[in-house]
Amino acid sequence: MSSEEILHQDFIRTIIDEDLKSGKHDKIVTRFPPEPNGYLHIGHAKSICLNFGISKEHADARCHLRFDDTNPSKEEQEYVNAIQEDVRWLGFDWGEHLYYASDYFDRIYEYAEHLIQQGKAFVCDLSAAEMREYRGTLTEAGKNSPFRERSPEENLDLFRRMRDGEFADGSRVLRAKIDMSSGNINMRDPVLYRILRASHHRTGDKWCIYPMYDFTHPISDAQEGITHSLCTLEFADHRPLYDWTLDNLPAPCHPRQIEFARLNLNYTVVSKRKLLQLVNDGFVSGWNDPRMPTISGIRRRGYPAAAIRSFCDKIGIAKNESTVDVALLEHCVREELNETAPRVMGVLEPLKVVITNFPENKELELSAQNHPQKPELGTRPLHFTRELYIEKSDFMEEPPNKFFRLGPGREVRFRYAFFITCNEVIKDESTGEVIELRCTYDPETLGGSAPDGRKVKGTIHWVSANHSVKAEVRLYDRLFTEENPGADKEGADFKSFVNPESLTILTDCCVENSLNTADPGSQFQFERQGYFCVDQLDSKPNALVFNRTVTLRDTWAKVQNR
RNA sequence: UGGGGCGUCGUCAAGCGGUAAGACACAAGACUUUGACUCUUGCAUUCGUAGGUUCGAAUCCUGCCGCCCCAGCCA
Repeated sequence: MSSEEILHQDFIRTIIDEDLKSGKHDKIVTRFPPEPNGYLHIGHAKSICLNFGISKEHADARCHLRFDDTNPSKEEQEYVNAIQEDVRWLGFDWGEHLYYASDYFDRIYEYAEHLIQQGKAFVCDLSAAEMREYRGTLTEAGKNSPFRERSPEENLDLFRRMRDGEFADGSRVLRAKIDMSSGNINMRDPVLYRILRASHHRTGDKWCIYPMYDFTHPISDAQEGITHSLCTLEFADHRPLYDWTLDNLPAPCHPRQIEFARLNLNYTVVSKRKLLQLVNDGFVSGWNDPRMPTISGIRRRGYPAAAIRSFCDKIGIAKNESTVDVALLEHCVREELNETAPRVMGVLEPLKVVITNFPENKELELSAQNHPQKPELGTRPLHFTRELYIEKSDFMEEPPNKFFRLGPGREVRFRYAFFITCNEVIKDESTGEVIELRCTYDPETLGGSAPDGRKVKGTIHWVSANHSVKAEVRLYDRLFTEENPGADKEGADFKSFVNPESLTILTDCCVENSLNTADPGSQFQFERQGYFCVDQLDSKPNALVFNRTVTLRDTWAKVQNR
């Protein structure tokens, strides 16, 4: 939590501070402008934290949420709703400032006519293919369109008829008249309006022409009084057009566009197109599959919003192309959950233990702390009985050096209970698998320490056979086996790098009784194992489903792997 | 061969002419009724590279090298 208070300075905030200091602006206005054609992902979170974050750092500032809905053929109301939910969940609030680029369609249209009247835009009849030819290449200048010199009167007439639906889709466009020989292809008479007969989710069938992003965005920003228009690096080439547009229109103000590097994460893909493929091809269960880097997936996985904010703060804002290590994201998640998640015991792969010197019908109530570092979070009762379950991996018949857990003849501590000694190992006769341990407990060690001062190196978790409930636990691992799955190396498709072990479902788990009534979405630390949350969609009392959010750090596993 | 952007530790990232912050990762150790947490320590004589300017350069200048983006009537 204190990590969120440490605000990292970056080049954008420096510019903003200077603009405030010089008096260029006395109030900062930013905006987050998603296109409602997909779900938000961790990359968007970076932009959200930047834009909304800046607005929170200045008393008078605000940040608008604006849907960039200029292409009705790709956009849907479903996404509009999901995006709002995600931004809110991340902890941000746009107040009254919810806008749609489509709110400005009338104004944008007027501005287009203004450009035509100034002789700075023309209607072009070239087909898409012809226009591509005329555009030239990266190294060769383009050629002027044969329609470039139409009179303002003719252009105005044609443009109005475009609006009125007289022409077929794609038959004509409105173009800015800038410079076909520019080294910047965006300045080679870019298209401003296209004819597109598609129903818009907001404006319905009012329009059959729609403005392009490059024309819409600067106008929308200016309309809202945005001071700093922050976007990703690939839009740097569009800045001259952004500026040209506002310079040639009677716009109320001229926001400054500043570009920063988008977020890349190793072992994951962060591209709407690729995420959509994973969903459509059934590699995941949906946009909110807990393995997805979408905000909704992450939320369902159990990542706290505060951890995402902390992560965005830690990665910083710069112009370097960068790929952040997912380990940093996981660190932020553990850091947050360590503070907030109550501790509980759950056995993922149960091995039966019978305490031979403990009476059959006896139940001993013990007390366990909900958070060892936070006594104020209280305690909960635990029941010790003759039959218990421990983790299969906490027993080894032939323990290697430094293995602190249970083995034949060994004594360990059962957390919050007693010292237990393993006396007998029972195996399945046909498979040889260990199926039960016969142990004794030392009643003198109640609470976990021995009056005679003897020490025990290992402490393991356990659950009472008749004070636990069965649960399904979904173990998640990284979705890709390759560090950079999107790299297309040797022509391999990124989908061929999907980790076949990214999901392991365990159906035979036993968790403390108290979890039966836990709220969907609530988060716990299963001691010694990791952080888990109650699945929002699939979990029901007596049919519990937990998602493993992230494991605990495991130095023992590291030692073993050496 | 056009235009734009970028090169500081394994990964992010400060630094803005005065002698390389911090975080993650990694390593070693302490503590521990979670092999968790926490704590301590270590981890760039060097900033893509070659020159130049300067008492002094990651910071200024020049050349070179490398990487990313742009030829949608997508955003």
